[in-house]
Amino acid sequence: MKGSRTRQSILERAVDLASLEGLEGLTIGRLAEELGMSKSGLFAHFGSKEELQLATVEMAAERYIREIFTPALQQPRGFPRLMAICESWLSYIRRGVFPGGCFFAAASFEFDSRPGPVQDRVRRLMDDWIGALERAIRMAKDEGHLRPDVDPSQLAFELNALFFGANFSFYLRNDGEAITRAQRAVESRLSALRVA
Amino acid sequence: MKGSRTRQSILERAVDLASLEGLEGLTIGRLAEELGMSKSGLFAHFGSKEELQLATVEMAAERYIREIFTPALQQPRGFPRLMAICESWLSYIRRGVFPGGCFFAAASFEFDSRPGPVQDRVRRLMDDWIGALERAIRMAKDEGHLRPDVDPSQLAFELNALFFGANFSFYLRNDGEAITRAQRAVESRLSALRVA
DNA sequence: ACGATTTACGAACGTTCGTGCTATTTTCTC
DNA sequence: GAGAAAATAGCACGAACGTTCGTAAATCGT
Repeated sequence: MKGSRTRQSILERAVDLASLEGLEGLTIGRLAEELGMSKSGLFAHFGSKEELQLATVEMAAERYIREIFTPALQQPRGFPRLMAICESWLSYIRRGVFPGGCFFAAASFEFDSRPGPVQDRVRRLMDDWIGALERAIRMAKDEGHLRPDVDPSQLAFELNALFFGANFSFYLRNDGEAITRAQRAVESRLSALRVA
Repeated sequence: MKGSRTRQSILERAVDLASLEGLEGLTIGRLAEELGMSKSGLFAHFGSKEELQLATVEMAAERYIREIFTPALQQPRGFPRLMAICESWLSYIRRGVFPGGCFFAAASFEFDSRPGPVQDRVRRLMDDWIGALERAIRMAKDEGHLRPDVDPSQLAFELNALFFGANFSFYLRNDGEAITRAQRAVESRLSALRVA
């Protein structure tokens, strides 16, 4: 089917546009224009703006996983994999995987007070992400790489906060050192909890 | 003048609305309706939507300073004041000073890819905020409360990241423990750098 | 209390939004 | 290559957007 190919390329562009303008600022007319197709032709692929937003979130999640998790899973479980996730995350910001900064950081703040299916989906994905981070931490504990008194939820919270903080300083404040700073913080935090 | 009183109450409401819907989602018609006044009457106070946004940001900054800095300045400079700022920040989230979560966290992520006067103003205010945090840290160093090898920019980055992380977990993920977690992280980080 | 000035309103503008329809073109199937 | 099915375009809609303008009403200084 050609339709699904078109759909893919629409969503590819939609993800980039939404990372710049927000999921609510993502507009069907603007998107159609950028792709050189008609509003109604594009619209027919989704049936509603909300469906377009949901599909865009899904596509962004794929990219997120591909860029951050897939490479990190090459590393052996435990400390190396946990560290690889952190490095993937920061390099994902540095590389500008989404042109407007982390799609999910932006979506989280945009939709934290907008109940509905999109919020539900974003929340669910963020829960999954934090959950994955916790799991990686727990594995590192199980392997004996991290001290047994490490609280996975607590550490996952702190690491995620550093990532979002790096995104903020890098994109809004144009602070080129932000990523270095985050890296330093992650390393010192993790090495303090590490078992020699 | 009555106009300035009206203007104030418009902006008071605008801040709340913008914290829920975003500065771009803040709409003149909606705002006018909520205040029981006409679109054109409201519009006349600002002359353009951008001016309304800028005035809203200014009003939010006043509230931010009033809720976070003013109380903390009661504390003696050094470690106590630094700690008070951190506690103010977290209580400011818990108390729901802005109904949709921290206005500036939201505005930062919304405008990090939207060049223009609003972005400039938000960036400037965030620079001021981080700067004030750095200054409080530097004071604590000068007072001999923090170890002399503490890097103020680095620590300010980390503290701010924890605040934003708390906002994220609290508002999007409905994680009631988020603030406790952030508090724990702040305390353990600061006490590690403290001079006994 | 009156005249000057500020403040607010109502109606309308041109655009853009999301969303339906109906055709027409393109693609797939046999 | 003909016929079925899918994909796209064209057009129109009602609503909401930011903005303008002329006018009425409220408020002000004296």
